[in-house]
Amino acid sequence: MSRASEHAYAAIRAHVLSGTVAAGEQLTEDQLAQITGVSRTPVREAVRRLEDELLLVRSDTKRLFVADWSRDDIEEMFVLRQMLECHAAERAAKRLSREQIAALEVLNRDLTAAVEQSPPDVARFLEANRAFHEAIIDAAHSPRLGQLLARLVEAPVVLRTARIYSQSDLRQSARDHDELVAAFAARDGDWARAVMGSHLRRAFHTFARAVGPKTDEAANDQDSGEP
Amino acid sequence: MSRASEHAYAAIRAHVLSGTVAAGEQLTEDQLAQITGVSRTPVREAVRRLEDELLLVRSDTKRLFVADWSRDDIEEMFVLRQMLECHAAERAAKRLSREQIAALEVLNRDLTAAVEQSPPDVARFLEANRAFHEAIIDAAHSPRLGQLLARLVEAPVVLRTARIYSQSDLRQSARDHDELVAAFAARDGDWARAVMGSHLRRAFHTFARAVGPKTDEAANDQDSGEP
DNA sequence: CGAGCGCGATTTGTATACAATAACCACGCA
DNA sequence: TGCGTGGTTATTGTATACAAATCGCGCTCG
Repeated sequence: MSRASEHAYAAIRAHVLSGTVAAGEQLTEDQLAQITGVSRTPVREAVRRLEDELLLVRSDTKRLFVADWSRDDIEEMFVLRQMLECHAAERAAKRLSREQIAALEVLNRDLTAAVEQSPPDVARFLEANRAFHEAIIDAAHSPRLGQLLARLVEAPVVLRTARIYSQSDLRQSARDHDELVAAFAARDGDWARAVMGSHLRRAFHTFARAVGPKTDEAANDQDSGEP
Repeated sequence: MSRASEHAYAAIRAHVLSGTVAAGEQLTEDQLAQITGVSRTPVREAVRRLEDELLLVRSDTKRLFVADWSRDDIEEMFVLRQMLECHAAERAAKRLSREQIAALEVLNRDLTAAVEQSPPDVARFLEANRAFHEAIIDAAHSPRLGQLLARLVEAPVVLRTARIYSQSDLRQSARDHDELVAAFAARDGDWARAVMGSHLRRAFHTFARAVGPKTDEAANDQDSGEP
């Protein structure tokens, strides 16, 4: 994507994730154009992408709002991500070269180092974690799978990127990654799939804990405002 | 989507699917604007959607081409679709109301009637088939799942919508749907998943047969033109 | 003869003006 | 008071002009 458009995308995304606008709040293209310093044309392109990633949503009359993720939304997202990423892990187990497996080890050493600092360096953890998962998805060698996962993975990492993680959460993640590397080294697709499954399901519960208790209600209407 | 934009989307899609432009051929936004009778702005929006659906692709330098689906692309797509749609069938089995199950029966009666004509009415079959699968996905009640599947399902149905199907293929599809309805009526998610799995895997082979033999080669470069 | 280079033509990207549509508010009427 | 209804403002959608990037081709120079 091109300069202005890409910039608008990053800026709007950062703006939304910074939390300076509340979930459910309306945004206008003009506003975003001013914030990003480009015209509405590239803003509209950026907004389309962010809609795709479900960070923004439109009302039935095309007005734009910051998306409001319920616990059920997050669970749904993690279920899909688990399904797809387990598949990716299984394929990756058959396809990763020795060099790629070594590279995963290096990535996870960095991740572990970030975790064992005190206090843990969460930003560095997140970046290493992202790179680790991305490497596996790339190795699965299924471009459409990668494309589908891109939408799912990006969204929630985002969701208030901060004090969700306890150090024990982070340590468990690092251990999961170690076990994944072991499964890859053994070329055991079933093992890799199983580890990835528990890894992501635990991640879901970490998020769910942060976002609040189970709702059992749908109640995720963005549009109708009646109480 | 808005009037011009929606029209451009439909027109470009039809244009590509009609086969009047060859796979791999370049398109320009101006061309498409002329064809569709709207300006480049809505054309660009439509093109974005079609890129998303993988009907169009961009070279590394942003030039636009008609996508060229290899057999491996089709297989990848069906594998993903199977994974997601089996999940949808399993969820649907737990959620479909008696009325919705009855509606599926009606849809499949229409599909069967289309199949049993001579010659079979393929267009009517395709439409009933689409509606049947869509109803299941809706009943799964997972909006993101629906969104992901939309991209996967649309693309290949498209791919030269015609003389791929023998009457026996069509009849088997109708029988699969009947069995799905039975699984739903029994509220048996495992059964539904299994039937959906074989249904889609068979569909893949029908497509694969039409598009040619297994390649074992990657060779799906859109950009580099050296022979 | 071939590899790099420059320049006109083509194509995509961005800004801006204007058109269409939807929300808002105030007013009048039952 | 409650509810339509008209006009006014805010917001999104489209067209168009222009800017930036890219391509293709012929040319020069080694």
